Amino acid sequence: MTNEEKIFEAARKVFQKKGFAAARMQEIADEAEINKAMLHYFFRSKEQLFKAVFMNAFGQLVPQMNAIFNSEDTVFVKIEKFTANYIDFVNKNRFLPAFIIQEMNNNPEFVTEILASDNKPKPDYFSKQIEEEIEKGILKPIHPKQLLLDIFSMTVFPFVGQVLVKGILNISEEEFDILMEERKKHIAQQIINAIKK
Amino acid sequence: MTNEEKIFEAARKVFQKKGFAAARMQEIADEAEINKAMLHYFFRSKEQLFKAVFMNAFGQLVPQMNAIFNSEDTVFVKIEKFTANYIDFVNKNRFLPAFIIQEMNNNPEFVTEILASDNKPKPDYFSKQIEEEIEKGILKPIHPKQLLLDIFSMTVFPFVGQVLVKGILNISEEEFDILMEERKKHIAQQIINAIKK
DNA sequence: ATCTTTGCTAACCAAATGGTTAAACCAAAT
DNA sequence: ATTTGGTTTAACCATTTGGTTAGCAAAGAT
Repeated sequence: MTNEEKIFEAARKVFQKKGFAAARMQEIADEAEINKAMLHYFFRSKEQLFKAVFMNAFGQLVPQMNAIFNSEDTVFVKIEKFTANYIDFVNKNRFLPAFIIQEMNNNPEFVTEILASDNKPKPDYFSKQIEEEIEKGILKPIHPKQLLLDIFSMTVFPFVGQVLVKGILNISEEEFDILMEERKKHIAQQIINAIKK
Repeated sequence: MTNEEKIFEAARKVFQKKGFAAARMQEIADEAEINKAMLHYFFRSKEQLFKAVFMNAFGQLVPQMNAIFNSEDTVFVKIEKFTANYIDFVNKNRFLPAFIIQEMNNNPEFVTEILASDNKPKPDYFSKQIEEEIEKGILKPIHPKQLLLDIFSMTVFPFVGQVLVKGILNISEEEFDILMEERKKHIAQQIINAIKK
């Protein structure tokens, strides 16, 4: 691993744990075991280093989403695939969703920037497909945007609000893991139950 | 409004918008139009001022939740009341949920502290009630914790991930408002559809 | 062999930031 | 009128923080 990569990895770790404002360049340098001046040598500024990390994180999520949204599966199968897939992915990147949402709220201009790129979520085809299946009588009438929100909410939120959820439900790390494992099937089941005619 | 209250209000505004780390004492002072030294006079330190704000914010949510969880309504009615109520409340405090979750992730010790107080969420009765209604054949079998997660997720997430959601669904502030208004009934409908026998 | 580029380090710097202090102010109690 | 207590301000301080610089080292390029 090159020093630049080491720095990037360290930055990812620190930024995802602490957020932009609370992260310290020195801490990233220590984590990478590399002189602090090198961070600036490779990435110029804290902002640019952060942006590199953030865009990379976001970039990992999007293609995955689009692959499912734009496949040739039925709505039901897509929901099943998406929820299972996404929970698996996030389980391996626990800090990711909270990080993305936190920094997106603090830097709304990032949204504009991402949506300007070609690597953006494209849920249009999925929306259209939902409307088609409603007309065919496969699904109950439902606003596609609400359905999309339902799917996102149920999969993403438990991880974003992890600390809070563990506290309220009074469960340990291990119980949380089990709950999330169950959840892979549960979400699809619930949603499909709710919308199938 | 006393100066102490002015400071508190200003702190709430700034902390909820920027988070603890990015918030500046001077900015809070300016917002309150009060000398910066006064913040320390009344609240000693940034941490303590923040804590006052955070605990107050959290304290507003909890009683509302418990009132519904521990009422004598049926599960269905509780779900309807909770979702409608919560969305109304959050609409008036847009930054609250993201703020709470963000700072809770960054200060997990807050959770311990809150759960130690008497002002904590108590979902146990609601859980028991769910199990009873399952036995009575009113509800399909479902893990109460999953159902709780579903309810929370669907109501809270759209606000937490507001910026992201608007971006992905490609909607304006106004469309978002409409969507959330619809959502008050939509969520209960979806969940009840999914679990009623 | 020498020059040039790239990677790397230690020391340093200016600005920002949370926090303090000493003195002034002011209303109520004596 | 004087004292007393809390309130308010401007100036100040120590530390932290992102960022720079000048010089060194090594590896190609000429």
